[in-house]
Amino acid sequence: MSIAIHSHHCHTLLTSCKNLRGLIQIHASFIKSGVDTNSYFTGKLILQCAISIPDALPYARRLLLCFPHPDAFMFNALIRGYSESHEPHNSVAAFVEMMRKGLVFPDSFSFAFVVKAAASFQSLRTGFQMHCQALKHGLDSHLFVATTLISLYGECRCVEFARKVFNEMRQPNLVAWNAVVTACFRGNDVAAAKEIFDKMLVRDHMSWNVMLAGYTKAGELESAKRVFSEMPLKDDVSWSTMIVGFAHNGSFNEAFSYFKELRRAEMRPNEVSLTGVLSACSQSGAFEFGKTLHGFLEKTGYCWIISVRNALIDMYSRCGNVAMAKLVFEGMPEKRSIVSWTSMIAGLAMHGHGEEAIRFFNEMTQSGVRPDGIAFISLLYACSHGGLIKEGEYYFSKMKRVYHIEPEIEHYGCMVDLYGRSGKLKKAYNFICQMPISPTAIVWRTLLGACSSHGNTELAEQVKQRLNELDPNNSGDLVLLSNVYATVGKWKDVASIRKSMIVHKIKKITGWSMVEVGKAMYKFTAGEKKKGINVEAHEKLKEVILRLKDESGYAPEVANALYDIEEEEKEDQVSKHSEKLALAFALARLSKGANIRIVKNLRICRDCHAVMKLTSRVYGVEILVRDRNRFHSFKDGSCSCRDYW
DNA sequence: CTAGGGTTAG
Repeated sequence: MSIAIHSHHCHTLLTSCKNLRGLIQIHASFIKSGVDTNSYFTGKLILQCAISIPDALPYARRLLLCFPHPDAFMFNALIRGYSESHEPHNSVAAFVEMMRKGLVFPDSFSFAFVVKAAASFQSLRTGFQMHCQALKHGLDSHLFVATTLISLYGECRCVEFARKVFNEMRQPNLVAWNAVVTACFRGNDVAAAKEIFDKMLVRDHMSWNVMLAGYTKAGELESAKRVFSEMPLKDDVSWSTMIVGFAHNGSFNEAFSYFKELRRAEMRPNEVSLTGVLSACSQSGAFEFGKTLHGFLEKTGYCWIISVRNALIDMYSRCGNVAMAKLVFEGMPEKRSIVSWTSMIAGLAMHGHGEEAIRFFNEMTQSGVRPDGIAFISLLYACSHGGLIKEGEYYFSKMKRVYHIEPEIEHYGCMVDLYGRSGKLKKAYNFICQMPISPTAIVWRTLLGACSSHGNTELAEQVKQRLNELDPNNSGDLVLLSNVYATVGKWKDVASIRKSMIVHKIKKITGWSMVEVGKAMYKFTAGEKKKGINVEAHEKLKEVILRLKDESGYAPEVANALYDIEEEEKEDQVSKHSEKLALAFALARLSKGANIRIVKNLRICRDCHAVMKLTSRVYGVEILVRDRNRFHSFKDGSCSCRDYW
């Protein structure tokens, strides 16, 4: 009787407790009333500590160790807690400790949790060991254990083992079927996934959604579309999977149409589809559609969801309107997460507002939000794009010293960019040589880019040698090296690169640019066949170039042309760059005085940059170009990047 | 008294 009363009391006490302090008080009351020796109550206490209270895992562990004969429930609570924490390897340690005691045997729960931990850090070795132990205890075919083993093998890209475990199950349920299909997709075995799916006799929503997610992740969008049209019932997950899937694959217009269709069907979009469609706007620079969405989000109240608001901040800054991004950010006074701050810092960085980005960073730390690795990447990126070398060095050292965040390769990459961009090429080179982790191709490529903008052929050749060891046939690197030679007029070297690219069948990445006219996005590709909007763009471009030559003495800069060809031909090649076509098209179609927004997949070239500057003055328009790295805002003949990019 | 499969912003 007294236990029953206590049990109810204990339950309400524990579920209402949200922090460690409260939990310690409950523990104290347990000791006072003498139930601290009761394994049921202590088990509950450990579970609460391990999974519901942040940073209370060490306390949970001590509770268990202090208990005379901890039972399986207690160990399971600890194993589960660690498996969901940022230190899942401790889950395995707790499991081993349980086995070592020899008095408690692991049960199906223990295996399910520990296998999940192994899956989270993708350790096939640990997975195998746990699988063997499960086999020893006769639990390897247990419904839940086997299902987690299937996901583990999926995470580790071991489709064969996943299928083996599945085939040995006596009565796999729907969840197990879905898990094995997912495992096939994870291991890139799309054919096997389809084969198993076709064999399924019973399929609910989830199975179809598994197929949608699998196909979109594999980039098989046509198959995803087919499944989507065939599935008997589409829930909100189905819709969001399509929107997110298409957005990730660069099919922004299709992502938009799925969203529009969802709204036409009068369904309620969820958080995921909203962030997905906003991400499609961000990536493609669809500012007008983004604004329309913002209106809808305000009207419906969706913009009070933090993730949606963060995506909105990102949308505005990537669409070139950092002022709107700030407004959205400032409208969420209390609940700003690390993501909100980082989006804002990254947005300011992209626009070259280095000092302001630093101010935001400091404000963030003062408000009690702890920066993480990604926040530092944005901050360092802001320093390098703003030419703030001293500041960059200061925060880079602070990262380790104050916040105990070990710099990763991306951080080192930012520092190389910081030195290289400002012309301190030797310093950048020495920095790479002294890095405690080995540099990746991306790091060397950053330096190669800096050599290219500062015309240092000698170092560029040295760097290319390093790149040859890591990623020999990268087209971008060859183009960069060729640009260095072209800058100093070494046309023979340019020609030899051209030859080797032909011999090795290495193709340049085709540059494309998108421009928004009305509410539609138009895409232009360099060297495309002249038809449709392309004809219009080319004709307008001829006129624009003539006017620029006439009124502002524009002379094409051909250094970035790849080949050793006649001057006239080089000029012709540069004049076909996609951003120029997009610009001309916008000048032809947009009403006078409207801002022009262009998004490009590669870095903008020198000549295009010059043309944009002159056009902004001669035509009296504002032009915004987002290239691979940052924003360029052209106004009255100059650019916000101060020619520093 | 505790589980397993699909979509989530920097």
